[in-house]
Amino acid sequence: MRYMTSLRFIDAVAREGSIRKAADKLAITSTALNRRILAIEDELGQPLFERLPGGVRLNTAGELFVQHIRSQFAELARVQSQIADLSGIRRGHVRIASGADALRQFLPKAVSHYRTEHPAVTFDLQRCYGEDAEARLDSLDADIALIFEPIRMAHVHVAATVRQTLHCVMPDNHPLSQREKVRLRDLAGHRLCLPKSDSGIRQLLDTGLLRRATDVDVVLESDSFEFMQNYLRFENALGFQIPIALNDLASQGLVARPLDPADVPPGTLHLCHLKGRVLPVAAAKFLDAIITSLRTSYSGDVDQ
Amino acid sequence: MRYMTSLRFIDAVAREGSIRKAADKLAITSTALNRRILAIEDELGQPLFERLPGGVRLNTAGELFVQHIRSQFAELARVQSQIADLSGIRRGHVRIASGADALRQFLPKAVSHYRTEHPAVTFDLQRCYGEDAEARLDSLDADIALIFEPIRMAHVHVAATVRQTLHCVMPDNHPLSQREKVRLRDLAGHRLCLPKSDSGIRQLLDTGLLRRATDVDVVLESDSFEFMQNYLRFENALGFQIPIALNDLASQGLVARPLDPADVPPGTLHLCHLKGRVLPVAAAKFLDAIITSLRTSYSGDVDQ
DNA sequence: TATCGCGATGCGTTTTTTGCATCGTCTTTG
DNA sequence: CAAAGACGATGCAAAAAACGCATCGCGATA
Repeated sequence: MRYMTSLRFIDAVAREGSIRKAADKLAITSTALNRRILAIEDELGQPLFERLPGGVRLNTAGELFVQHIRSQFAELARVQSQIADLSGIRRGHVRIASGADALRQFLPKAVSHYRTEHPAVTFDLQRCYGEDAEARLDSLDADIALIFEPIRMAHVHVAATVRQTLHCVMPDNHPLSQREKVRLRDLAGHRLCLPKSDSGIRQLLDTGLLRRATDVDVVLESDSFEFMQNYLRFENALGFQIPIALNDLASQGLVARPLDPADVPPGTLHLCHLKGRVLPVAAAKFLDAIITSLRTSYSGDVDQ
Repeated sequence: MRYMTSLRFIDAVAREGSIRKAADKLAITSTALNRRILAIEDELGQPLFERLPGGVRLNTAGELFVQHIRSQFAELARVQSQIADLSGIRRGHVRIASGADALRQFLPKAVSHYRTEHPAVTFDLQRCYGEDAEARLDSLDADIALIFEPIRMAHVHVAATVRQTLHCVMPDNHPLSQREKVRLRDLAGHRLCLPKSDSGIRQLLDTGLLRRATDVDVVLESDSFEFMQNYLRFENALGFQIPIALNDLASQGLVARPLDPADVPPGTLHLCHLKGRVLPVAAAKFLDAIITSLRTSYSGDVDQ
C-alpha cells in the first residue's frame, strides 16, 4: 500500500537503528529517508528518534508510534485478507514462528496441505529459539506461534495445546530399544545427546534428571535436531524428542521409546497468537486447520 | 497527518456518495479525487465503490475498508494524544454526542472546568436526537455519548449511569407548586408541554400516563427544551425535565417538583463510549472527570 | 429526445519527492 | 592528539507525482 510508505520507512529505521542503513535496505538514499522522517516528526510535533552519534534510537514517543504503525500494518493485512475472502478465493500471507520441533514434519505437511486447498495463500516460516517466538507475535512479525513448553509472556493467547510425551530416540540395536518405556535411571551409563538449555525438551529433562540425581554422560549439546538425529548411530547414543518432531526414524535405523511420565512429565505444545488481535482470515483458518489436524493425530491430548 | 490524505478522501466520498460533491467539500477537483480513489482501488486489487448513474456507493469491500479507515483515524488520534501526554501538556480533541439535556448546564460547566485545567484540549459538542448519539460512536464521529434512557445498540459500553428522577417544571405561582411531589393524577386538567416522542423523558412519561390512563391536555410538543421552558409562563403550563437539565429556574419564575417515582420510574442517563475502543487520553480523562463530577452532584445515583 | 450530472481520461502545469554534494559533529583509530 | 570514518542535516537541481482544465461517454431525468 503506497500510502503507508512513510510508516514502513519509520519502522525500518527503528529496526536498523540507523537512517543510512535503513536507506540501504529500502533502496533509497539516506537524504530522502531522513527528510521523510523529519517531515513526520514535524507533523507530529515531536521527534520520534533520539539522534545518537552512531545512529538513531526510538524515544518514548517513537516507541508508541512504531507500535501503532505495526498494528496498522497488521490491521490492514487483516482487512485486505477479509476483502480478498469476499471474492471466494482465499488469499493472504501467513507468518508462523515456531521452534524446530514442528518445522520438521508437522508444519511442512500442514502448510502443503493447506496450500493445495488455497494456492493463493503464501507462508513465512520463522525458526525461533527461546522466547523469540513470543517476541515476534508481540512485534507483529508473526501471526501464529507454535511454542513447546514455557509460555513466558502474558499477552499471548493460547488457542490450543497438545500434550507431548518425551521420547528417547536411539539406534534400533541399542539395548534400551528392547523396553516399551524408558525410565530415567535406565539412562545411567549411556551416552546422551541433549538439546540446548533454552529448548523446552531440555528443560523438562533437566528437572527430571535433577530430581532423580541420575548420573548421566552428556556427549554433546546442539540446537539442531537434525544433526543430533544423524549423529546418534555413530556413537550409539541416545537423543530426545517429542512426537510431533518424530519423522521417519525407521529408515535411518532409529527407534523412539517414550520416557515414563512418572519420571518426566509430558510437555505441552502451545498454539498461540497475540492476545486481543484479530487474525487475518488466512491465518485464522490455517490455525483452525492445524488444530483440527492435531486433534486427529493426538486426539486425547489436544485442549482448546 | 499527511500520509492519511487518501484515506480521508475515501471516507469523504463514502459519506457524500459522490466524488464531485466530496471534491467540493475537500476543496480539490473531482479529477484529482477520482484518480486517488482509482489508485487505491488499483492497489487493493478490488473496487471499493459501485459506480451508479447518480454517484458512487460503497460495495462490501468498501464497507470493510472504510470501517478500517475510521478505526485507523481513531487509533492515530489515540496514539497522538498518548504521545502528547508524554510531554506533560495534555492536549487532544474530545468529541461528545449528547441529547439536549446535558448540553444545557452540565456539559458547558464540565467542559469549561476541564479546559481551565487543560487549555490545549479542544471539544466538539454534537446535539443528537434519538439513536443518533449511538450511531456517532459507531462511526467514530464521537468519542463519548451522553444518552438519556434507552440504549439500543449492543456495541456501546456504558462507563457510568446516573439515575434521574423526572421533574415537573412550572411557573412558581402554579397551584401544583405547593406540593412537594407531583403525582400523575395531579396533572389532570392542567396544560402540558411535552418533549417529542424520541426523547427519553417523553418515553418515560408515556409509559406512566398510559398505565394510569390519566386524561391530559397536551398543548404543545417540541424538541427544544429552551423553547418549552420559556413558554411555560405564557400558558401557565407544565413542562418536564430531568435534574441534569435543570438550569436556574428561579430567575425565570419557575420551579421544579419531582414526579412521584411510584408513578413514573426514574430514568437513567448513560455515559457511553464504543465497546472495545481505547479512548484517546484526553477523552478518557474527560470521561473520568465528568463521572467524578456527577458523583459529587448525584452521589447516590451514580453507578459505574 | 434533449439536457443534466456523473465518473473517467489525455495533457500541460504545479507541487512534492528524490539524489548529489557537502557541512558539522562525534567516535574510533593510528 | 590528530586523522579518519560514520552519522544526521541541508542547499540545490532533477525526476516523479499530484493536480487542474478540458473533454468524453454514459445513464437518468424531464
